[in-house]
Amino acid sequence: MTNAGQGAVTAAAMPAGTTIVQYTQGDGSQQFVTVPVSISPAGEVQAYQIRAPSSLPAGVVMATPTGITSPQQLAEESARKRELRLMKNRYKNRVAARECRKKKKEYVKCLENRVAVLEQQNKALIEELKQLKDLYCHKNE
DNA sequence: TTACATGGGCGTCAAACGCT
DNA sequence: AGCGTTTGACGCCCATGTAA
Repeated sequence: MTNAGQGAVTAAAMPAGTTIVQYTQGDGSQQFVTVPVSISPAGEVQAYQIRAPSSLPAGVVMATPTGITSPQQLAEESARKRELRLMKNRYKNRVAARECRKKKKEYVKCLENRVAVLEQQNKALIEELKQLKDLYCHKNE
């Protein structure tokens, strides 16, 4: 996660190679921009390019909550916030799912190792029991 | 070579759970 | 109650193996 010059930055990855970035300006106002994002083959977000509002490229949407007056604008704002929240949730969950699978794989590997160890121990105990039985039989002869 | 089956990995959603 | 985390279930995609 990079910093937009001033204030905290949060972002949610989007599938189409773009992301919406929310950042807080020095005066505390929230800003949103969609920016191109680089995603590694592993799906990790690697970098954001954040431009000054005056140099936003074509296709980049920027919105600010300040000055919202009409109910329609309010609705759009809340829809946008909801979408942003969903995207952030999806990103978190994607990472969590990867972690969960990794953990599960390690757990299974661990169980398999334990099975192998217990099988060896079992074999050794069976062998030991056999030897003790032999010893006992010969003693009684 | 091609069509199909199978297995593994991934993203997403939803439910359950724990924490504050 | 609301929020974040974890994980099972589902569908999709891709790689590999196999029979025709």
